[in-house]
Amino acid sequence: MPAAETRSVITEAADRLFYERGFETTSLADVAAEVGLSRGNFYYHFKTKDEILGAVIARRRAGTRDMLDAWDAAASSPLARVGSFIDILTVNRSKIMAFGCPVGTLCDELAKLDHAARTDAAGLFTMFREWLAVQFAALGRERDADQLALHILMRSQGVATLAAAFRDEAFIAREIAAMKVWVAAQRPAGEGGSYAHSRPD
Amino acid sequence: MPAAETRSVITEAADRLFYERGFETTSLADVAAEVGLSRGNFYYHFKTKDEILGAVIARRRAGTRDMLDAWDAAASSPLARVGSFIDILTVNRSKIMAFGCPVGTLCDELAKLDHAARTDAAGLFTMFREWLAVQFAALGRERDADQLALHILMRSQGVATLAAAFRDEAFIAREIAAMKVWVAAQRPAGEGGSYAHSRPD
DNA sequence: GTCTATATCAGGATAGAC
DNA sequence: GTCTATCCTGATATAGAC
Repeated sequence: MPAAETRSVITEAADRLFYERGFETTSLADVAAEVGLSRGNFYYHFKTKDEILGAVIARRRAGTRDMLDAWDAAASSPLARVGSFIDILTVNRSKIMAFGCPVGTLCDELAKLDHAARTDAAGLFTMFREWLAVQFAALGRERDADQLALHILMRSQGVATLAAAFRDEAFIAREIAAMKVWVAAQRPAGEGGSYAHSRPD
Repeated sequence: MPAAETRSVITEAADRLFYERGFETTSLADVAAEVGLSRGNFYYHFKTKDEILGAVIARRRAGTRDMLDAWDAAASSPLARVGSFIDILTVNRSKIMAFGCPVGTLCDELAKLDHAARTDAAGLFTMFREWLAVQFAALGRERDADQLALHILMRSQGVATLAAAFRDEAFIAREIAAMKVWVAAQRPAGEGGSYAHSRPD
C-alpha cells in the first residue's frame, strides 16, 4: 500500500477508536488489529502515538470543514443552516448515547491529561463556533452573533453529555425541538444591551 | 492509622486525582504519592482499583447529598434553591475551566471504558435531577418538573464542557445569568401540552 | 513498506516480613 | 496496618530482517 494510503487508513481507525474508547485507553495494538497491520509498522508512518492524535485531529478538522461546506451548500437560510447543526444530534444519537460528543469528550480527556494537543482539539469547537456566528450574523444578530453561537454550541454539548449518561432518546428529541424553537425566536435585538441581558436565552 | 481513616484518606485523594487526571490515567502510584502510603498497602483496604472507584463514587454521592441538604436548609424558595445549583458553576469555575464537570467527565470516561460503574456514576446526575425536579414541582410545574430539571442540568453540563474548552470565564458568567433568567421565567404552564411544546425552553 | 523480535518501562496486583 | 520486594501483563517504541 502507498504510504499516504496506509497513513490514512491508520488515522481513520484511530479516529473511531479514540472516540469510542478514548485516546489514552486505545492502544496501538487496538488500532493495529483494526486495520490488520503490525504495531511495528506504525512507526514507519508516525513517530509517536501523539503524532497519530495530531493526524486524527487534522482529519476531524477536514471532516468538519467538509460538513460545514455541505450545510452551506444545502441550506438556503441561516435558520436552516443552524438547523443542520442541531440535526447532528439526531443523526448521531446512537453514537452520542454510547460515547458522548467526539469533540467534547476529546477536549475533556486532553484537559485532564494536560496534553499539548488540548488547544488543537478545542479548535474543532472554534470551527463550529465561527460558522454558527456567521449564521446568527446573517440572521441580523451581528452584535451578539458569537454569544449566540456559543449558546447553541453549549446546548449541544449539554445534550450530548446527558444523553450519554441517561441514554434517553426522548430527552434528545425534546431538547432538539427546544433548540430549534429558540433559534427561530432569535431576531435582531434593539440597540443597547447584550444578548444575556436583553434576552433570557 | 485506623483502617477506616486510611480508607477515607485514600478515597479522598483518589477522588481528587480521578477528577483532575481521569480514572484510567491516575495510577495507584499517583494516589500513593499523594497520601504518603505505599502501593502495597492499598490492597489491605481495597481489593482492586475498581473498588477504589466505587468508594469514590459513594463518597461523591454522600457529598452531593450533603450539598443538596445544605441548599434545602439555606434557601427558602424553590427559585433560590435552583439558584444554588446554578451557582456551583461560579463557585467551581476555576476547576471547571481546568478539568470540566466532575460528574460529566467521569460519566463520559466510564462510558468509553464500558465500565461497570458507568450507571453508578450516572446516578450522581440522577440525584441532581430528582432534587431539581422537586424544586420545579414546588414552583408549580409538577407536570413537567423532570423535563425542566433535565434542561437546567443539560445547560450546566454544556457550560462546563465549553468553559473547559475555551477557558472563558465571561462565557460562564453570561450563561449563568441566562440560566437564572430562564428559571425565573418558569411559571405554571396552562393545561395540555408538555414543556417542549408549550415553551421554547 | 511491512514484518518479527525485542528493549524498556509502568501499571495492577500479590507475598510475606515486620 | 504498613512496608518492601516481586510477579505479570501490556504499553510505547526501536532494531533490523525481508
